[in-house]
Amino acid sequence: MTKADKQTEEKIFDAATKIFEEKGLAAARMQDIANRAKINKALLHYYFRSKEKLFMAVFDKLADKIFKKFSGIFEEDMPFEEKIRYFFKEHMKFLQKNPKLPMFILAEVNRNPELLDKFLSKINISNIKAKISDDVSTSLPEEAIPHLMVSIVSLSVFPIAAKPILKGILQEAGIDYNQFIKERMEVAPEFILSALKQYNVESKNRPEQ
Amino acid sequence: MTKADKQTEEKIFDAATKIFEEKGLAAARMQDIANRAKINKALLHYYFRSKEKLFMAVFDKLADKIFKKFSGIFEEDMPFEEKIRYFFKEHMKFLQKNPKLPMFILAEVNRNPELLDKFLSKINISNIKAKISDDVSTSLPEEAIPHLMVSIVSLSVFPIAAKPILKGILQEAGIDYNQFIKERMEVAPEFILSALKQYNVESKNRPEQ
DNA sequence: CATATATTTGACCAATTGGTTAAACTATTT
DNA sequence: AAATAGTTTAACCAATTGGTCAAATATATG
Repeated sequence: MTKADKQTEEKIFDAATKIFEEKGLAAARMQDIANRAKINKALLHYYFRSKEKLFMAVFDKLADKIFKKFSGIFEEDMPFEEKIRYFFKEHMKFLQKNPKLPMFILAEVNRNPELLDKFLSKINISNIKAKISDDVSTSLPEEAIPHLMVSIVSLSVFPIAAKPILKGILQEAGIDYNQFIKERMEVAPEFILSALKQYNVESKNRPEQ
Repeated sequence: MTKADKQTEEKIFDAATKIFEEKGLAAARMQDIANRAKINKALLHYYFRSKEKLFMAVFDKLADKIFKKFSGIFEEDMPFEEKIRYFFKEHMKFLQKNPKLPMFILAEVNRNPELLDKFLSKINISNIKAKISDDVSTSLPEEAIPHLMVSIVSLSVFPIAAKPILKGILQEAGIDYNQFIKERMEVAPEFILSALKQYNVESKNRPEQ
């Protein structure tokens, strides 16, 4: 593997990433990828034997990317409230830089169940759950934790995944999408924390529940 | 247009809906649709001249369907808290019956910006916003309403749109997806209401904000 | 019943698409 | 500098796919 080799492989991989993210596996054209990488189509098959192999390489890398960022944040050593705020800030900043990423993963997994296994093998949910569990065990019952986690992910991922639609709707209301997302990085964690605080208050008022 | 005609057109339309929802425009095959409808492929083109026309007809109907259900709920005449609970129950019950619907709309709009206009023309956001505004204007500042709306949609739509992934993750934790969603119909609205109540408490303590 | 009209089909076509191959070119090794 | 191995290309191929067409069949109409 020479220097030129690495460059070419990277050029191809980057081009493939862009095209696959944009169009998805089925609509992506090998020729388009070749054009974007400014190389011959046959060279694609020289480096990555088939469209599927190339796609798998891209999917693998992107799945890794999104999850590394995602889980890493919860590893941080800070108080829970701060962690929630930090998570939304970091995670959404990351997603804003890679706005096509969530939809790509969701759509492709939706259409090809085999990818699910590949994706799940990368993530270690119980680890994250344990981390959160430690943080909130005094204030939240064990069964509520998965719901909290899903709420956190929903509130952070959905507004990015649905970007085109949301952007269109906000436009009609005279609101700038990017500004809205920026606000969201602050609003969403406060929303979560408010809900949890309320839960605390209620459970303290009615400890028998 | 005879009786047989209607039946055939419907058969084709239903088959197309299933295939498009499952695979998306690019991966859907006219032959598969014909097979599913148990008719000849040429007959597809007799009723719907091209793949794109057929797709547009399906997309149109589905976009209509999801939005009719969505907005209709907020028209109901009941107190705000009840409305939120009613919304999650009805909307998520509907989505559970049509689990592929959200991803279909999101993915296709994502890939073809032209569809956005078609979709937006169907919805009347300001109408819904006005309804919510009436309900919460005393307790929530105007600027917070779009965020509340996005939170509501995120919490209800995302867990359905991400069904395959979420199902896989829950499975690893020994939780049944359908049971989880059922819980979510109750948990999510309480989550929202708790967050809002907290907001009220805070704004009453600090009315100068 | 015969004619016109609408529906359905099998056979076919042109274009697209993923993939191959052999030859040309470049860099490395001896 | 000759041989070897790695890289890139143009030309080509087979399969798939959306779409067409003329003939056949069913249905309605006079």
